[in-house]
Amino acid sequence: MLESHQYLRQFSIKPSVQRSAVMNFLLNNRIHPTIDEIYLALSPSMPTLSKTTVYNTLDLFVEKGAVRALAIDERNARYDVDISAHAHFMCKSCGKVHDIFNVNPTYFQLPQSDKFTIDCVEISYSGMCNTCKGN
Amino acid sequence: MLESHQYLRQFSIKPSVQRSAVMNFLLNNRIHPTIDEIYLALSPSMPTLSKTTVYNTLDLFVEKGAVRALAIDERNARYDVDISAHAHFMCKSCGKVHDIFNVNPTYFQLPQSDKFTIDCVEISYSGMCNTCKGN
DNA sequence: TACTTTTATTGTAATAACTACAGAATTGTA
DNA sequence: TACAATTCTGTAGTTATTACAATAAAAGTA
Repeated sequence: MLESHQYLRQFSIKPSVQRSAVMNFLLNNRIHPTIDEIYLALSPSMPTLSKTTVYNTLDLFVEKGAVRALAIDERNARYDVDISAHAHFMCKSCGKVHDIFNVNPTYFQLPQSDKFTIDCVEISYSGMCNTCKGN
Repeated sequence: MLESHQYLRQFSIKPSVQRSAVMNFLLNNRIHPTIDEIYLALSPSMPTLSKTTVYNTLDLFVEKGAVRALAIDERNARYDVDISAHAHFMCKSCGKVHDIFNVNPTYFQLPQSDKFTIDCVEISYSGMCNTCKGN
């Protein structure tokens, strides 16, 4: 828990019990969880936790740059505490999202444009994972 | 309208009045529209059109490979009739989605993996458009 | 410490995108 | 024409997300 406190402070986020718990979960569960998954995971040990707080907290984390919101899953937002340049893969069958690290780093360079100010890239792959394919 | 008939047949989609109207709209309005935008655009000239039909039609188009569903917009699904390899940009302020064609084609190559069967890429950029920036 | 101000959390109620499904309409075929 | 298959429609859910007011906690000040 102390770790997450310090981590939050690095991004100028005032650590509260709830924020630390959420950050701690993100740091120790690199599964690109949804709001619901975070809430369901923390709820047993924090019975008073509100789902609205989880929403607020993740919005704050994203705003402060501590966490990335992923658009790969059309159903619901997913959050990644790893803000380094890497891609993601989502299995169209089970919906799980995995990191893809063996992507050329140049792919994450932002293209030049005279119409837009581009400040963000997201590279998303999809298909089937071996578990769902049955081998 | 005849154009969209033939276009649909290329993807083995039986053309109906509704399907042709939707495809015609997509072919002539390259704005990556949402379901709602498509429905609102066609509704005046097709008063009996149901939004459910628009949902069903787009699902079918995607399934048959005639159209790509974009995940770039977390709020709602957007559809692109241009299935060639290209990226997208979404303005975080106005939410409009634009094509980005000057991206190295090699970026769209699918990475190898022994854990997943990858068959799809999506490269999404975001930031601010000049209109929203005020120049 | 006591009191005030600010900030964070909670819970409820509303919104909006999407899905399920059954009945109506249309199309295809004999 | 008669029947079967497909497509379309409308309603009634479900689910993710947001808005917002009330409560609680924390921080600031005397």
